[in-house]
Amino acid sequence: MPVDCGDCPIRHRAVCARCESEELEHLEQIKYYRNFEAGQTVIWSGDQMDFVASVVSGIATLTQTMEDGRTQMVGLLLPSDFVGRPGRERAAYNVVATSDMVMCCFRRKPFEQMMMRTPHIAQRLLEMTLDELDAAREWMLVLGRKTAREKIASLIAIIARRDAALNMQGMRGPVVLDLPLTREAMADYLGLTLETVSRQVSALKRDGVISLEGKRRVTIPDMGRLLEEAGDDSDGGMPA
Amino acid sequence: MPVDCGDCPIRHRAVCARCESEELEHLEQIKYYRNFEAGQTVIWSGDQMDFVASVVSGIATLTQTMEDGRTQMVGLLLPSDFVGRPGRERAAYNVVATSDMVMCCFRRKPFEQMMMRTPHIAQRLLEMTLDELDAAREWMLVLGRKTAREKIASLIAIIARRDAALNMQGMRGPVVLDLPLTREAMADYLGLTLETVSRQVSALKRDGVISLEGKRRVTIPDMGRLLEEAGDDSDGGMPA
DNA sequence: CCCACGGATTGATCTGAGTCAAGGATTCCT
DNA sequence: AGGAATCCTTGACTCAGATCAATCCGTGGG
Repeated sequence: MPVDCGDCPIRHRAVCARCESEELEHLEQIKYYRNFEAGQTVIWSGDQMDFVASVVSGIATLTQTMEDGRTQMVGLLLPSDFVGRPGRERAAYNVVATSDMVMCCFRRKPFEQMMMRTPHIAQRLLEMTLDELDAAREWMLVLGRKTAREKIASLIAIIARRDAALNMQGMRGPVVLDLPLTREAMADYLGLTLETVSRQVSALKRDGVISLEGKRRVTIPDMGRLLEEAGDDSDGGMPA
Repeated sequence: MPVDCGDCPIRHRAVCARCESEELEHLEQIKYYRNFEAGQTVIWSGDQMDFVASVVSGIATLTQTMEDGRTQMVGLLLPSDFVGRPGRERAAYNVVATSDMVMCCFRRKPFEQMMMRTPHIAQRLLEMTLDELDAAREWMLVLGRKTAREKIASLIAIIARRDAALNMQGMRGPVVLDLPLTREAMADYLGLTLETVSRQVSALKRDGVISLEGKRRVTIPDMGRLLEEAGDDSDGGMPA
């Protein structure tokens, strides 16, 4: 648990990324940390929510549920991602910690006031929201038009990409990563059943697109191949 | 085609909603109108895009396409909606006019500069983007977890809701509306085929959930019933 | 050590939506 | 009026993914 924003691991990616030292000091005064264990619910859709927060470490999911229990994940919250909406009283989604997690919280009212005064925060939040909107739209293509196999390949590719971004390692050669989600969570992400997820993961393994070590650790021998399977075909690497 | 922002039909809902007269004057100087005919493409994904814009009148769609032709709508642009992203060089989606349409465009660079200086614009854009993100997430539930029948009912409900919002009419009693989309566009919206859309529209009609006058005009005798069919069950109206 | 439990796999079967194909209804053009 | 787009509807058949069900595997507890 960091205490000083200067030492914060998400300092340069979170809502506060653009803040200057003076502004940071102000934020320090209204922030507080909260810890969650894997599996714990942060908040239920519809509940009063008088804070907003950044994920400092760990992973959480944003899900929507129908009365009959069908659930769809609508967001995957990774370190530096923002939770909550300024000006909104009640949570719009269920937020559940998927791993042990630390959040940096701000009481909503003071945060809103501060946002009015410091354009740096609003600017950064706009940028982050636009990125999330792009991600949501990519996801809509996956949900609406891709086959089960393509969906699984897409998910693995997305995780590989953000791992690469985080670790600053390019995607030359084989990539190794850990799935941060259970088969069931993957199913909720992709609009499938867990059985189908399991089958398609097995199929990709059988076909040599990925290999598995345990249930969670995935090795991708050829990223280009994976992207093909995802139907992404952004062609990944240039020749030569 | 309005010329004076003061007379603009979307004055109080678009990005410029919060601007004061002085700021509006500045916007007036960099704005220009463009007209599109139904069916015309505004921009292709990947193309250079050196403007951003507001839809003044008419309707456009935002779509993503895979190489093999599968397409998914990722946004439906109605009057006052914003097109383009500050700081982005190239279009991320195809934008196609579905009806005759008028756009109020701003060259991107001057707009970006102005955004830096006038928080009112950035604030409003943030708010609009957050709304779009919410809409995208609701849509994800529709795409990932609803049946074809529920998808159609959901789409009709969404259109009914925004019509109600626009015309300031509540949703008491029967609601009449025009579908702004062809069956094919509805299919692209919902991740279905046009045949399935046609069948399910017929089924909802057969079952008395809606009635049709021509192909496009829909009457909803009982909104509660429609919401049930959509699986939304936000229960719509209170008793008494 | 044995058992229980949660997550994962795999098989058998069913079904909702896709595919392929044949028309019908409007509207526009000549 | 005739022809031909464009859009829509409907039917017959197929198949990808859901459902139902049995089993496996790793881990933690008594």
